[in-house]
Amino acid sequence: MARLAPTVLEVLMIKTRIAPSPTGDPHVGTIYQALFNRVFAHQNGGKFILRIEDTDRTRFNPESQKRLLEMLDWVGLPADESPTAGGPAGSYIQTERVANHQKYAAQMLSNGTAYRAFDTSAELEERRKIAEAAKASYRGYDRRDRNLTREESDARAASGEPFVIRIKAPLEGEVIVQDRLRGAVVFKASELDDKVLLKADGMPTYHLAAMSDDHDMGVTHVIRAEEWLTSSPIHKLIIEAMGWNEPEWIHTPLLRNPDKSKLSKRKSNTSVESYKEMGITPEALVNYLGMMAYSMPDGRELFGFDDLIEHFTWERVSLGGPVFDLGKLTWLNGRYIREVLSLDEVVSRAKPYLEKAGYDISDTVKLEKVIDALRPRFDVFADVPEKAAYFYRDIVFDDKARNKIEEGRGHLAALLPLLENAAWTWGVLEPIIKGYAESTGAKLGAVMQPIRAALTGKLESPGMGELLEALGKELCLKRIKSATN
RNA sequence: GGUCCCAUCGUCUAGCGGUCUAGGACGGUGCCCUCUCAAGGCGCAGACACGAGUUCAAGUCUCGUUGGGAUCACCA
Repeated sequence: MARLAPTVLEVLMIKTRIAPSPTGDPHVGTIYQALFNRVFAHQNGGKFILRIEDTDRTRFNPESQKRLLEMLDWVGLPADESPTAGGPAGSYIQTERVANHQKYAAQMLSNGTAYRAFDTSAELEERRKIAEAAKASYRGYDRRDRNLTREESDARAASGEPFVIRIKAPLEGEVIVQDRLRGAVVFKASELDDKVLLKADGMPTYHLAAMSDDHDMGVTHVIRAEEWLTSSPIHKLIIEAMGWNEPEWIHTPLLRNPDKSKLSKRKSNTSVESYKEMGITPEALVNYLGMMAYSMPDGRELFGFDDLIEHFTWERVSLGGPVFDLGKLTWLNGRYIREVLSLDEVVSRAKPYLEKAGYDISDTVKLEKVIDALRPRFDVFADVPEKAAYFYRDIVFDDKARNKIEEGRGHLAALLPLLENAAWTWGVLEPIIKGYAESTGAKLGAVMQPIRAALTGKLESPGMGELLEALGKELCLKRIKSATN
């Protein structure tokens, strides 16, 4: 286990952390927090650490940690210290630190800032219900064991009676938490209750575990979601009870569902993996998250982690909880595809989706032409196979295309011999097609659209030049010919 | 319900007392470009929640109201 007292250097060094619990699918909210924490630590020459909070054994999911770490790597926000990266602060898995938590709980017990409570969960549940039935708002634990004598408490514990350890929160006065974003947040002591620090199974609760681990690991700035704000006074009390240095508190606004409630799996897509699967690029995801509650000083919307390192300040964080809008994320992703990523990058990121669809993309020259033609026409990579279908699969004609071929069959038949001897570049094909239209007095569209329909089975596609060249002479002639029958 | 947080277009936001008849972006809508569809360009519609103060002057400061959110577990 790590030394308990941080060195001078560590105290001076800014350390931030995220402390996710490995319970389910990697959540965008975790990535959002990682972004704040990593940006702030790194722009100050500090460290960003990740600690797995797995003290809830009932919800523990063994795959979860690995997947979370993978997603942080994927978005380019890996922790400097973590279970896999290691680091000087001891284990980065909370359950491996319970000896410390228990030791601290014992210290609080002996210095009088905590006490044993022998109520069972069932008893507490019942009292809670009674309070609700009486229409009295539940005021938290009734503190009935707070004044047990030391002797009685020790005796009952020694006799094997199960107990939890609770903090002795002050009965009067107030606890003031200085939040970097909101200033002084005042909590009346009378509103606080004696939260459990150590559960009956010997495991710490979040309150104790997070605060003591933060202390032991030298965390200087607790940057976490706003949902923690109301429990921050308890955290401050724990820190005071142990005589530790108080970190700076920064409670960031919560990502929201469209109905403004806290972003949830039920109402929104919170799975980072699913965004990856649908073909959102990690750069766009980070960029999008970066514009949630934050804006660049010059108003630009396209920016990355390095830009944040350069410009991020808490002063520019707005406090209203931003609604996570898939539409805007998708649009932003589209901008990365057509403005930020090189064609090579777009091609290589599109490949897996095409392969998965079973397309033969061994012709890399063709692939590049296809992707280039499609580039302004898709926002997420998962859409590529469908958009590229007629380049790699037999045509599926829709009704409108069928009709258009019917209308233009004469043109197609007349054009075919002109095309058969042509060199297959738009430079030579364009004059042929346009010349044909001109000489017959046909509107260009009346000629083009039947060709398009014959080539793609649709009435919408990339430009004729891109289409002809990407498809290649052989395929084009074959399709036009078959359309004339 | 108690406590705490928050409050500019539907959404993301700019705005840190006068430059705001409130700017940008997504989405919507119209036009242009054009072989279609996109992309792109140019327009349009669309917001300071309300009420008191403070001030010569308030979207910007204060208070209240209203509204939204979070939290009240031996979960994190």
